[in-house]
Order: sequence, then structure tokens, then C-alpha cells
Amino acid sequence: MSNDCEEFVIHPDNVAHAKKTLEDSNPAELAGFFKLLAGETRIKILLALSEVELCVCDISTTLNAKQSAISHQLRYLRQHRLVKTRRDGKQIFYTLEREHLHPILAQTLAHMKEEEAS
Amino acid sequence: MSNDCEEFVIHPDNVAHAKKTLEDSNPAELAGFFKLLAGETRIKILLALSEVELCVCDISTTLNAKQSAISHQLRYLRQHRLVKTRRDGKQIFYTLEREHLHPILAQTLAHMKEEEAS
DNA sequence: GAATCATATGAACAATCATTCATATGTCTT
DNA sequence: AAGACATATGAATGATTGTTCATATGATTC
Repeated sequence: MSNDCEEFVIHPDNVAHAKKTLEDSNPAELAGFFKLLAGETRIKILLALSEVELCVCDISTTLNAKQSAISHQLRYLRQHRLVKTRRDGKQIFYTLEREHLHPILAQTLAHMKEEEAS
Repeated sequence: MSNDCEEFVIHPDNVAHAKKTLEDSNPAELAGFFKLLAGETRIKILLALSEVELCVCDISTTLNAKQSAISHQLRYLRQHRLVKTRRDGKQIFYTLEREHLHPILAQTLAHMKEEEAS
């Protein structure tokens, strides 16, 4: 009946090692970062912005999506410092925030570009 | 009343360029991959496995989580070829599937290790 | 300053995802 | 072959996330 392996350490050395690895890293932060990239709309926005500056309207045209859906996702990306804005009259232009660009994202975009070239 | 920028192309060149970038990449696949890494439990499992082999029981001890929660997530990771299994008697050992390991994940794990070292 | 355009935002709803509980499967031991 | 153990799985529930609609804000033009 007791289906309880949770109270016994089965392979103490490996468990200890794994626990240490976990403690030394920050899974919540990592997962949070990947969550940003895990939405198709958000990834599309980032890809669209990877080489040009676009206003909200351009983005929703490009992705063929509702303006408000885009706007909500842009807010999310903005809050996490993946994109930044510049106002020009009525329009607001978005660009990648390259200084803050996480190496993983930079690599992803670079990687795409390579494939494109081949 | 017409709040419709969707019918007009505001900055045709940039939109055209962005559309091409999107077409040349695979946002759905990319997002799918990041989704795998976007769950805290899954990231923890991958980190835990980054240096040692563990059985299911060890993993749930390490993460202090229910066996069945772990098992469900392991199935997901298995289906996407991020981990592989080896049976030894009653126990099933999991390891990272290093051959298939996506460069992004490899880099992430390597990056963690570096930070740990410093 | 009223109308119009571009973007942002709040609330509601829908869809997706993770975890739980109960139980099934497969292996070992006696 | 019966009992115990390790893992897997299905169905239900709960939590999180994305999109929509309606409307607000801020800037421009007449």
C-alpha cells in the first residue's frame, strides 16, 4: 500500500548532487524567461522586430492579428525589457532592446538568420 | 470610428521585410521548444539531470514533488526527446538525451555551470 | 476644441497547462 | 502466484495565459 519513495533517499549521492545543482541555479527565473519566448505571438513579434523597427499597426498587419492582442503582448515584452519604444507623433515604434537582449534570445535570432542564409 | 490600421500598410518596406523574416523562420516550432523549458518543474528536472542519472523516485525526492506530477512531466520531456530512460529492475533511470540536446538548452545548462564555478 | 487616428488597458471568456487522486502496469521477492 | 514496490496513466480540478470587446488615453489635424 505504501507507495512512498518520497521518504527514503534511494540514491543519496546522486540526489545530493542534483539538489546542489538546483540550489546553485535559479529555476524560477529561468522558466520565467523561457515563458516569454514560449508564446507564438510573442516569438513572432520578436522575430518581426529582429531586423526592423515597426509601429504597433505594422506589427498587427505583419502577424495578421488584432491590435489589442498585439498591444497586450507588447506590454508584456516591454515590462520584461525585451523591447523598447519610441514615439513619433501618433505612432509608437518598437525595437528590440538589444543592450538587454539575453544571450539565449540573441543566439536564437542569430541562429535563425544563419538558416535563412543557407 | 474606423480604428482599422489592419487594412492599410503603414510602412510597406518594413512590413514586407518583417513578413519575410517570419516566413523564413518557424515560430510555432520555436515557441513549442521554449514551452518545454517554460515550466518550472520541467526546468528543475532538466537541471537535476544535467550531471547525474536519476530514477523517478530520486527526482521526486529532489524536487519535493509528487511522483505522479513528475511522471507526467517526464512523459512530456520523453516525448520531445529531451530525456531518455533505462530500466534497471523496478526502477527507471532518466538521463538527458545529450545527442538530441538542442543547442539552446545545452548553452543554458553550460551557462549555469559557469556561474556556479565563479 | 471637435473629430480622427494610433495605442493602451480593463474585464470577461476561452483555451492551455500542471497537479492531484485513483488506479493500472510491470518487475521483483518469497 | 501473491504481495510489495516503482513507475505510468486517465480523468477531474485548479491555475495560468491569451484573446476579444469595449472603452480610455494621448496626439494630430481642421
